[in-house]
Amino acid sequence: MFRGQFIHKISKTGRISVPSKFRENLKKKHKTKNLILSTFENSIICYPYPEWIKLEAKISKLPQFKKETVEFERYLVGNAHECEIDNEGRIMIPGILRRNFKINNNAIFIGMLSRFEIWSENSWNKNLKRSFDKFQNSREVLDGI
Amino acid sequence: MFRGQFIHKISKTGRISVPSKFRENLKKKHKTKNLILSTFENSIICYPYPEWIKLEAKISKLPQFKKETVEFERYLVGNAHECEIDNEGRIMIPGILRRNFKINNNAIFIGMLSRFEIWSENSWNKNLKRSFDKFQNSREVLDGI
DNA sequence: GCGTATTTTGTCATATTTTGGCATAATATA
DNA sequence: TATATTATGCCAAAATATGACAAAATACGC
Repeated sequence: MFRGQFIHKISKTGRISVPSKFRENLKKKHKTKNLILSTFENSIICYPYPEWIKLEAKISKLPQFKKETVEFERYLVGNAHECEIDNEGRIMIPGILRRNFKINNNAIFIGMLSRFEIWSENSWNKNLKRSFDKFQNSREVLDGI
Repeated sequence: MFRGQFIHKISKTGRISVPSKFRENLKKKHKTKNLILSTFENSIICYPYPEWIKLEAKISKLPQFKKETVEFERYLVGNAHECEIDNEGRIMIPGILRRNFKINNNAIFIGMLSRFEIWSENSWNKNLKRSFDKFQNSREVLDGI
């Protein structure tokens, strides 16, 4: 499972090292070095390649011409980029994603169990303030489950 | 059960020894040397690994793209770090948590039955004042017990 | 109290992870 | 085709984490 938060530096050429804990999970659990990066809310969402394939299978079963489905596909699938982890444990985030999310210097990795997200430091901090309180409240949900 | 309050020193490299009473409970009751540290209000919350896994199992059944689920995962899982107790009885608190909670020198361990918390000395002292009053009000909740 | 056992803390060496730099390769652009 | 841009491979420095050992502090039994 992907968990935790890591802050890493991105190089001028757009490379960034994937947290070693995440790499370990990719290797052990998903047996892959490949990721699919796409866009989700204000962050780059990263799926282990095999998980992505499963997701695609699910999506393709959705009603093909329904408005919501089409938009969802356009958004998630239309922005998907495959990338491989190199020998130093890094990936290269495609320029277009870097520009869209204004990731220049520091990036925040957020573990989300089956997948993880990459945020620019800026928007993470903004997001944090807005949602932290909300979260603290919604945490009572935990008692229910 | 985790009970009581302990104050321990944190090393320059971020290691701190888990109170031996807590270690004993982890061993006897939970049969584990592993903890998950996450965030809760102004403190680091520590779950025995097996307990955390139960929680995760529940979370991962929730719908993946639903707003509440995502936010929930982002904060609870996104702050969760696994760590193992070493031969000296210490854990290493990841830098990012240390920074977020400004834990530099002394840390306070607070037993909370099924889990425990780690506070920076500073925020513990601040919290203490506030929470005493609150407790006086909230104690009615306990009437049911 | 004193001596012993346990727990906590400090230190150092080693290993791993992350970052930076540079040269070359591939791709796009004019 | 030439040139600029972007991507990749490789090496090494810097930062961080881990393991092992021992000193200091604390708790415990007598």
